[in-house]
Amino acid sequence: MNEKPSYKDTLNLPRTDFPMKGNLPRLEPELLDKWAELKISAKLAQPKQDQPTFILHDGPPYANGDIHLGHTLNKVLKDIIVRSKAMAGHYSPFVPGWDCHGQPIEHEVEKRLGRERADIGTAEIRRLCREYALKFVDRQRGQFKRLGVGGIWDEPYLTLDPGYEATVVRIFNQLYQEGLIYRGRKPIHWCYRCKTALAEAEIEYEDEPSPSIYIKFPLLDDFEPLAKASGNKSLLVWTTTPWTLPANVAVAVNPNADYAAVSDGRDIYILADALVSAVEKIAGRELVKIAGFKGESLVGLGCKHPTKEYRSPVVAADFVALDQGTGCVHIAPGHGEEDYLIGQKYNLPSPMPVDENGRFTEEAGALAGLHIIEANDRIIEDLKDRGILLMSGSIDHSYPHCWRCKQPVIFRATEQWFVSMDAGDLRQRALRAIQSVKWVPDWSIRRISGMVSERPDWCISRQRSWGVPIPIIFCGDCGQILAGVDILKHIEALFRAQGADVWFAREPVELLPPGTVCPKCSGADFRKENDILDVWFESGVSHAAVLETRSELSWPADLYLEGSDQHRGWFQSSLLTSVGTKSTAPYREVLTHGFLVDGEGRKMSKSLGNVIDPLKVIERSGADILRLWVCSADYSSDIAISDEILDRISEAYRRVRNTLRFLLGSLADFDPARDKVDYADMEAIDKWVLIRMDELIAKVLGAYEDYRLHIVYHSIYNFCTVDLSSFYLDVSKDRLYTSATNSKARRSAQTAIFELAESLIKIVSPVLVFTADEAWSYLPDRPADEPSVHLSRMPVGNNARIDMKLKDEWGKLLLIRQETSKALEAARTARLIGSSLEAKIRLSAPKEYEEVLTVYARDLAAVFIVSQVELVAEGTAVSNAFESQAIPGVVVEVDRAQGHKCARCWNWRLEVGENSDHPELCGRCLEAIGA
RNA sequence: GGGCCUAUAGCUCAGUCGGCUAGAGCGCGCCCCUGAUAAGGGCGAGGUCCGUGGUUCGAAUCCACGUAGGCCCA
Repeated sequence: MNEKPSYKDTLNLPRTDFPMKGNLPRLEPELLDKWAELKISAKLAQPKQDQPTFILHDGPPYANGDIHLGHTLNKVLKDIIVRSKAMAGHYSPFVPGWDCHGQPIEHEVEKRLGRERADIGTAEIRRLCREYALKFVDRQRGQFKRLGVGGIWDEPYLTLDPGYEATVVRIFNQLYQEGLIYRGRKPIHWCYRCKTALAEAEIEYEDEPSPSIYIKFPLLDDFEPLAKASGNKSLLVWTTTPWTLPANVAVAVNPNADYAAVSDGRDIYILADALVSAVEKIAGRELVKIAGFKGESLVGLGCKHPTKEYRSPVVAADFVALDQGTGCVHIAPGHGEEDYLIGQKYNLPSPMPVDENGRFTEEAGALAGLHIIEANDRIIEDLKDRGILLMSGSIDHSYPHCWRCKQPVIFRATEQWFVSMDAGDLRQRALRAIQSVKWVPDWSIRRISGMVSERPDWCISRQRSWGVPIPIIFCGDCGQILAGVDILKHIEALFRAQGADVWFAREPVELLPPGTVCPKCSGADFRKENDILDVWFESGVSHAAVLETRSELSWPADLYLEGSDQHRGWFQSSLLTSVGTKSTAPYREVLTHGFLVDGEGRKMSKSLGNVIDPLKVIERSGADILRLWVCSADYSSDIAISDEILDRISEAYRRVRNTLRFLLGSLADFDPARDKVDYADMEAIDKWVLIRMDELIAKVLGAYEDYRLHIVYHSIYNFCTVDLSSFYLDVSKDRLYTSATNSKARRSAQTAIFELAESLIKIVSPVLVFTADEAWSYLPDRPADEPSVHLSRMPVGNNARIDMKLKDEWGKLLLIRQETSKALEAARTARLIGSSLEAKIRLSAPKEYEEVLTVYARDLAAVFIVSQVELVAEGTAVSNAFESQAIPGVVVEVDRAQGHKCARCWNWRLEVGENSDHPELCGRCLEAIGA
């Protein structure tokens, strides 16, 4: 047994109840309860006088499923920014929202109903959809709150709220009166069995045999490269849907591809050069190339329609592929998405000779009444008879099928509603509005501008039930549209009072102001539009439905913040509805973040099996770990996450936590009111660390301001590791532990540490919301009005104390310290010393360093954490010394320290042994224990 | 196939106007300490700056073409 008297009890070792291990999964829910009790969100939602506002308008996630990492990334970024603004003095209320309508929910509800669907009316379907949406709103709300995201969660905005639905009608009305909304035709997926339109998600792709036919489209014009050639000249067109030929209006070629004219000895065919040999094989005859040219040169020529007296022009289309077929594509704008776009571009007619049952109409002439699938053979026979069929066969390819009846679906143009991009000059106005917005990162403006300048008219109608109806009433007699200002205002008021359900519950006449008659034919028999609005239209009016109506908020928003996919989605739909009604953008600034990828840079998908579930991470490690991860990455491009990355983040978290723990532990007996030392009286190294802290504060606050959050992370983390843990705190331990409790030297260190702790906790609190507030509660001397760090303000850097001379001196001391560390390490390897306190250093340095070393001669041993330092003149011969590579002229000789080890402070001192009562103590320790 | 974007150490990031031997922290290896202890400290090894070509006295940086990956569209 060791009976030696212990001096350990006379030391001031760190003491704190702030645990080393976070145990976040248990702690975080407790803090959430505490915040609820303190009503933190309510307090933050209470504006103070003259506070500048900062409105980050939340893009509504879809109310379906549990939150995933994408939600986590987005909402945590928003939360960090909102919190940093609040702590910088802004009034920054955050009103979260949800997108509640739409096909995915309706589809899900219908799937669950199965066969019962047919027996249930629209009202009931809508009731079930609402129930479903609200359930997931609630679920996701709980998950977002668990992530530590602050906001007015008790009163979120929902696109299914009557007030919101009324605003949708209001904006529709405004756009309608401006002449921006029109009715037109557009092909959509259509199931002729179920007689219904289908959304992309309702389509299943399966292999299906189709005819594969090659048809001659005879040239009607002279074509210069073939001027001398004799024989019938045609474009060779390939198609797998003969039944669409009656609707043909053009032939498309790829303008950039090479085309060839080939002869089979009698006729001349024009097709893509790259496909000649493939066609040769299929046709089983030799094709001799007689001319070559770019696809571009064909554009503008006319071809004869296969069956009608119609001149089908050759048009250019980049989408024409050269991997199969002929490179000449027959265009029927009523039967294909791409065909439709080409039709728009070239202003082509759009015949639609197929009815909702999949049968040809009178428009198809002799084919009228025939089903399109049955008609295929007839058409092929007819082409053969006309001598324009080169060959026909069959091909298996992936073809869309209806999810409900499993039968093939077709593209069929139907009446739809559109927002015109050009009628009211909307496109140009939007492009101008884009210019006045700040887009972050800067390439974002190129993306949105490119998309707005290229996009087709916005199709805003959907053939569904779960959404806001298109508020249009038709005259049942003459078909006149009744959409006057008063009528739409009346409908808006009805929606505001009763919700959009009223549309489905009432007869058309009951939706109109009393006494309304058709302005054209005075009829009083009405019919209502069955379509609903695109959900993008709904969420796109949130600036009007939320920013303009909520008392906490204001229009326009200071910031929209979403993933880069929203350049096509919400950024754009919001812009168009805002510019259409107000001629300006609904946001001052738009920030986009990248998408999640795994450690290899691949997207997260169930099939790749690389999906990480944020809820599991929270359960295992805590929300603060996820939040730190969000903060650590540069979100302007894709953001990687993997187990390794999360491990690194957890380690970084532990480092920050432990640094805070040491700071708090060092303040166990510190009462700032009583013990604080004036800055002017502080030890030089304490002044220095506060200067570093001021610099860190400036850097971090600037990074928050510029939304450069990864800079926040790296700066704070490096400060904890480099400045504090490995240097300042390591050096300060001696003073904190061994100096007399109330000595100036010790109180000086504590004064610095108190400020370090307070500032660090504050600047990290927008990120580590839980950990920071936990640490906050351990700080001594908290003012009563700041029971939570989240109600406090950011620290202000003190420029007055930035002393360049002191900074420069300590910069030099640190450089020298690196060299003494190397020398000590060499001595350690040579088994001369173990702990650095066992060493004495003899040091020489060039003039520019020697001056500083002389000024701080008294502090050098502490700074280098050795027992003795002797400065010697440069050039003094020392034996067996370390010569610095980094700073030529710096020479360090390491020896065993002189004297004996003090049992209390562990420094080696000559005087140890001189005091008979305490033969194991040094002079400083004798004084410290009052002996 | 088109538009926009990304690529620097095993990981996360710096790298200004083109200019020293491309940096930091983590991780890794070795060592020390045992008074921050499921902690703390030191030293060290890690780079085809995605590739190829070009401009230039000089390129991680500028240009072109590729490759890989991401978002959106087709």
